[in-house]
Amino acid sequence: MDKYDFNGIEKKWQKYWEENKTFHAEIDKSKPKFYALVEFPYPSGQGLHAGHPRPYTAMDIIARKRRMQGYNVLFPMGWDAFGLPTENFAIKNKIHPKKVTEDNVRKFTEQCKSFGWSFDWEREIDTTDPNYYKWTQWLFLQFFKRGLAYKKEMAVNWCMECKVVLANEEVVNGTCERCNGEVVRKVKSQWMLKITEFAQELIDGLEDVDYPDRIVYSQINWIGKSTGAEVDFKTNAGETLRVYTTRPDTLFGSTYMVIAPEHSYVEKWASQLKNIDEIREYAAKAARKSDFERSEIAKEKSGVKLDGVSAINPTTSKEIPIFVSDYVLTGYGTGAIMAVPGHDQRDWEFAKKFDLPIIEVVVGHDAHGVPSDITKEAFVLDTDEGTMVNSGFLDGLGVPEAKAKISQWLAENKLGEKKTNYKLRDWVFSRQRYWGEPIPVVWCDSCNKWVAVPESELPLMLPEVENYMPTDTGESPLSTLESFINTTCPDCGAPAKRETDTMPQWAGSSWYYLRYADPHNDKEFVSNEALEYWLPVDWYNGGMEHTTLHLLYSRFWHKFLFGIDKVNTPEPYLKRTAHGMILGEDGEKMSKSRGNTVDPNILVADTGADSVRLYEMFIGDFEKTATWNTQGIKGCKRFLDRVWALSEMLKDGDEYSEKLAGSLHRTIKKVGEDIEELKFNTAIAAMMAFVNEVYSAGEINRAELKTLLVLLSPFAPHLASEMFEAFGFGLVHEQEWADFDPELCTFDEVEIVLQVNGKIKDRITVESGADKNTLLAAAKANEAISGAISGKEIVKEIVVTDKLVNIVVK
RNA sequence: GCCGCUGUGGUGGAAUCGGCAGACACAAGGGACUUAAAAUCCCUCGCUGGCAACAGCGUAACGGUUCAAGUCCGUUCAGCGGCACCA
Repeated sequence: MDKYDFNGIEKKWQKYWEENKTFHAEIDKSKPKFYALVEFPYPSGQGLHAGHPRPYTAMDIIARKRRMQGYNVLFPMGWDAFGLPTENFAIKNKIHPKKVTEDNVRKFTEQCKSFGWSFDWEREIDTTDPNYYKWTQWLFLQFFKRGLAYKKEMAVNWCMECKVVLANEEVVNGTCERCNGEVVRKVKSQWMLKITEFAQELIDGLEDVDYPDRIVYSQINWIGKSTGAEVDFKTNAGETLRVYTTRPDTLFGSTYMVIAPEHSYVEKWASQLKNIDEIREYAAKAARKSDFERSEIAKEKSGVKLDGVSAINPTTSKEIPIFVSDYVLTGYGTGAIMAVPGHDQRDWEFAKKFDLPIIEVVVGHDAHGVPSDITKEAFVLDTDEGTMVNSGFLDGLGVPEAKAKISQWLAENKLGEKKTNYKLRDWVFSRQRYWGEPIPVVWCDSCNKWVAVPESELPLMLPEVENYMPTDTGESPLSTLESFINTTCPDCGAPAKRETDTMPQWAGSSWYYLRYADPHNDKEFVSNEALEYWLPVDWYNGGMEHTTLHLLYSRFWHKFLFGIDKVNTPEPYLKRTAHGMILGEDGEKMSKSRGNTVDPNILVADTGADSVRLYEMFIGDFEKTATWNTQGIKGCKRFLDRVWALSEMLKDGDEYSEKLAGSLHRTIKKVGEDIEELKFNTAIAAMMAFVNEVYSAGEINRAELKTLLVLLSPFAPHLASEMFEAFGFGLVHEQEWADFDPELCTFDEVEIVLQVNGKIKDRITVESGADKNTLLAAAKANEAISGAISGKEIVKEIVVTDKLVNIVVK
């Protein structure tokens, strides 16, 4: 059999597409638009790895199909090029990060083009390009001007290895997400973005978009909304101590209180505390620990009782002790809790250890019907079913009623109020590194405040420096560059100093989908016209690892921009899907150190881009993790060779032949539907099955081949384009997507399973759509059936049209 | 610990609403072609027994619902991902 010259064909068509700008999109109001987006890559020195082609090919298939369905498709690509690896590589090899980025981008571009993805290269963007980061800076200033970017002294996560501040989201098990280096706590002044202001909107918006449940859950969990109340407890030190609780109904059961070791009252009360030294020592110990260590040793509760200050439970008027303990966090709620050991497992453990009273105030049973027993463990409600006891005026009420009544009582007595809390923290937005967008603000001593760099002076260029090594003091490399730092105040003209921190890598990727709509605009970050036509993104596919952070951050920016009328939709992405990771052949995550990485470009050189594209889609369920197997590509290559060789059995014909029409219509239906559901693997299987059928038939006509090539073209565009042209059908990307007739998808004859008592006895072939009586009669006429039921009593007869007959006998 | 997901041949994986388990591939075995090999084409391919027709078993384990369960329900086990003292 003739094999096709994939090398020549692929180069030919890539050149054609590039020269003709085939996939370049312009606003065209006569056509419906479709904006397909993939996560733009970080151009690392290693080039593309086996994981990249999976999502890109998937969206390419969808984009190509949409074009054939008459949509004006925007399918852009760019580079998320700021970031630590480039900077570290630059330091190690003494090459400027700009040069490193340029080299890497060149390599990535070339590799992307060799896969034949139908990106609009006219819209390529690069987050490190001043023409791009000008607008990232401009966007930061919009936050700043509205008080949503602010500077704050805070304990931050400091990576000892990278010498950089990390967002909470970037700390994994107490180590740096990127380098696995140790992370410690350090107090620094940091730029923050007020994402918390949008917490509720970020939850509500999820109802208007089409995201898979697992992504919705992860967003909601990350935001972590809870409702409850804040309650004031009087203390004998004078101050009232305010706590946050989700269970105000259990107030009668609160037998002690706990404040975080960092709580400001510790020092406020210092003179009244007889054991202040012991408390300070405990607090110092807690502060030294990273969050990770703190939770590591937290299996055993620890704490110190305040000797000299106590509180009064407002419901029982009983005096209760106050403790410091690191199981109470300073950053959540008020940094103080009322402990209800009967109904909170952490409080219960603490009470056991310090021998504190445990009072039962709710009785009920758990989801399995086991009655509550607070001598064994705290009774925490997993349903709303519980009855109040030992709770004065709440006795006998159900929990929801008790919550309402106590809230009212607290309000009437001015002891507290309802309160909603979120786990979400504001976003730490500064990094003490070189390779990022400079934050465009200056500190003016005479104004005594941070002043925005005027928008007319943007971009604030990242200066060329000799040495971009991070400093051990935790200051940015820019901090040593006098010519950069020293400036004048835009407000008053007095000498002022520039901010030397840069933005995190998330900044550029938080709005890139907007820039793609209008990438060369030097007046605005995006024009209204482009926004109105292209936005929102219709379908955004990316990795599961970006479904909390990147997705949340970019939704936050978008909601902010919507609020100030800079974008026209409340959500940026209508539909989001996530692909599974590709593991190495050993079933482990691909990594250089394991030596199990796969270079897709070598495979492209060996078997052609179309084969690799096909294999990446055939490997398994797109949304699940898949294990790489280089052997598997062979099957896909073989299939394409078989398609190529169909020319040897080609016959004339303008209409589908009787022999193949049915299965071709079914294949059209299956491939079309499967693409929409991301079931690329079964779509390919369907095309393989059709080709196998053609081989059995020994012939295919021109009309049939043409349709097959249309179906195959999004998957293997080079081969399909070449054959399409060779047989005089024209340009496949200008073809309309194939239609099917639902009536022709059905079979004339179907095989019916004959069962007795659910056991298969025989199979018969009957006309499709035969009615139940006919089927039953045919079944009873069957020898195997009549033999099995003779002399027995028929209890039940089940007939499923086109499927089976089951006769139940006794 | 909590939340989410997954468990099917030697392997990757298929299987709308519960209705023939194993589509489509890889690997393996056999045959044709060839001086030979590769490639290609054709056949076999869940397990057990049988020359065979065929019979029995089989979707992590156990139990349940049903005429019928990979699919629904319960319990358990294993693996993966996320969160992890959030009051």
